[in-house]
Amino acid sequence: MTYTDAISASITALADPTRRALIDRLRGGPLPVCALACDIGVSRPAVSQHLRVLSDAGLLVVTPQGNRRLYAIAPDGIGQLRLYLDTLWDDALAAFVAAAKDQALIDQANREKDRRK
Amino acid sequence: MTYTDAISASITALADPTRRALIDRLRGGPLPVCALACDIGVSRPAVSQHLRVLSDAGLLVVTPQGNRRLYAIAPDGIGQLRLYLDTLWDDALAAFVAAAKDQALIDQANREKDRRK
DNA sequence: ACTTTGTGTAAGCCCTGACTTACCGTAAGC
DNA sequence: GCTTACGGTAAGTCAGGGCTTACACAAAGT
Repeated sequence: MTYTDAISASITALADPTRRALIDRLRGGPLPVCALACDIGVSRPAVSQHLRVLSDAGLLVVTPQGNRRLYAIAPDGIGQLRLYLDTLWDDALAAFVAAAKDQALIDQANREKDRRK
Repeated sequence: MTYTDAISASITALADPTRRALIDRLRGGPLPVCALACDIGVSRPAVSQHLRVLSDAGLLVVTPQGNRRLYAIAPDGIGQLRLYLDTLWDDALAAFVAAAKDQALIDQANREKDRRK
């Protein structure tokens, strides 16, 4: 999976409100499927499918423990998304100050034009 | 719009690949709609709709300039998303080290049990 | 004033995906 | 060994949303 694909999968996975609810529920630490299904208001198979999507996106890690499977947030997956947003933030800020500078030049040119009238 | 709603709208807006392509196209600076529609492989109305979604999510700002409308990335919107991911990252890391510590305790208990055998 | 250019809106189609029920496999407890 | 808890898979339904065509509106140019 390329970097772009990973970002795409991560954002798509987090776009669903039910999946975000699952992630939020896992902030405290690893949990089995049934605990998640009880808290969230959807059926257990639906939770399984969402966990599958989140795992495939690299946002969760699963550790089988006897009969159950503990799901936990994967810091690496979140880290990749953070990196993407950081570069986006940097570019946006740079473009913003550049646009402000351009606007300042235009304003100055307009003022000089007015003066010559 | 509450904080949670804002995050939800931002992530949902970024989840669509076409909208991410638009955002990436705007990294260099503000652009009018037609320039974006030419680069991206969809019709101009589709671009308008996507820009609407991105603007509503607070990820873009639009400045009318004569006949055209210049769209630019809103650093504030990206910043809010960054903040959300930062707290998620912190929680995930804390839960990770806590789980590692728990596992270490379990391992130690098992070793002592084996020794007593 | 009329045309041209740039852009948003409306209506409709169609496909993706989220959810449910039903079913199957596997590990633990008696 | 059988039952019970836990969890993944399959098939089917249905709503949401992305795209297109057609239309409407505003600003600029001639």
